[in-house]
Amino acid sequence: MTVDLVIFTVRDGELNILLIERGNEPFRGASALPGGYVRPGETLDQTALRELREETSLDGRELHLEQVRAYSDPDRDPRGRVITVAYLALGPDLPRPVAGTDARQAAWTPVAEVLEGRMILAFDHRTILRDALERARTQLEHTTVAARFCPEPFTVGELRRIYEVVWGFKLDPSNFRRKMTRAEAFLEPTGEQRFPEVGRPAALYRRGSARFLIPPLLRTGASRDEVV
Amino acid sequence: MTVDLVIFTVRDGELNILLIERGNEPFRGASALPGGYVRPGETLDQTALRELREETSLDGRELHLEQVRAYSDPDRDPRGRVITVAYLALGPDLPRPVAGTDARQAAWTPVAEVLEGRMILAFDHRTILRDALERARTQLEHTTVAARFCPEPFTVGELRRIYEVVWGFKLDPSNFRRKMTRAEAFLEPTGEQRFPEVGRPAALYRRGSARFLIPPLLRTGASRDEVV
DNA sequence: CGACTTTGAGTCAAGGTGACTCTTAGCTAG
DNA sequence: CTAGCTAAGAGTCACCTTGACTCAAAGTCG
Repeated sequence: MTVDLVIFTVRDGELNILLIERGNEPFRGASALPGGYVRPGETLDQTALRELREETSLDGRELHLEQVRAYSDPDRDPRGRVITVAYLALGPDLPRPVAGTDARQAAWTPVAEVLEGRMILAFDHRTILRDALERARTQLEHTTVAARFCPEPFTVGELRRIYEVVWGFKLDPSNFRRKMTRAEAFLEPTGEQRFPEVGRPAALYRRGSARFLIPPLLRTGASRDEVV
Repeated sequence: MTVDLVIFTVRDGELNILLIERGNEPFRGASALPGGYVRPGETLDQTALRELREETSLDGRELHLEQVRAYSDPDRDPRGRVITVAYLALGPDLPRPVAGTDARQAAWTPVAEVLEGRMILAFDHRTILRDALERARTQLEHTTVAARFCPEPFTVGELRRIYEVVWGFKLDPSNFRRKMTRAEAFLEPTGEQRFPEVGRPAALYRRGSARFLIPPLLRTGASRDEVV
């Protein structure tokens, strides 16, 4: 029984995932999701938090952690019967990943590189990644987790870029602003401004208390092909 | 490692769940979700299908089966460490449940009775039931699974009653019809009619090919307190 | 100063929704 | 036969959200 982590962050305008290089067989040398065995007396949430801390030196308070689902194909691990529960983690541009204890190299990797097939993942981790990404995209529609990607304080434009990167298509800046600022308790204005290198200064916001985005911001599919 | 099933159906205008009476300690005599251990070489889905067949003599082709999540509190089972994965099953008014092999009595129970506290469930099954119900309610918003509750062919009114019973409040019949009949590939007219004991005859439909309801039918919260 | 970029306000038409009325088509009681 | 009941199903209307769009504001850079 293991827990695998799909840790997303946005770096350089791209969606990135934390992958480790496997030091042992099977799939030695291939990339894989960070994860590990559930210890006796540990809940799965605790396992996920512990693995997260070991891989990124972050405690879970700063980011969103959520169970995705269990994967149980008897042949998914050639060593034997291993059922794994996948967790989705979202966070702001995270500090450099820490090398794991068992000589594993951890690195941020653009999700596009993985899904376009230019990189092979161990086990069924490619399927897990796909499911977790879909979950993240749906979460952005109905909840306020997108703000968990943004280091506080943040601008509406930064928040919009999160949506664009995770969803994979561009959004109208004006309509997005209208939607977000009208949503109850999503954005809490600080009153401050940020002066970027280029463009008009932007108002700064903090995360509000709302956990759900009502009404939701649905991907209509109309502009879904406009890839960023 | 076990799988527990939350099997919902609609009987007599109420949402019902299949519960078994435990024949062994712990919680002997109390009600519990049907479920059982995962066998070697079995996926969780296969375990869920097998348990379903054992409890209801139904194969999974006729109903919707879906993983909810894993429950892993080390103290959730006094006998020791048991992690369980909950599955949600939705189906039309099912045949009488079959008594389990190990002298367990299976019975349909109104969900309201359980959630109002008039009945105690073993282990953390009350929590699992709550989570599964919330999942079912959300599924009704975005997918076409509600039709899985209805024996074919069915009327729009029957489909609406499913929504009302699962959501717990009344819907406007006219608006509901408009919404459902406009949704692409949700309802497939058979051309036939049903002549009820009272009221105007209703057109009959079959389940269409669509799996998602676009746009979704969201619980707005406006009329959410109108309990049926 | 003018070109450029991004923020942020505002406009407008199209479509969806909730509340509502009204007709249709069966039944049953008188 | 008719009045009254129930539920199906069509239609109306006001309101709101949304997508597409224009335009002004406020900074930087050449």
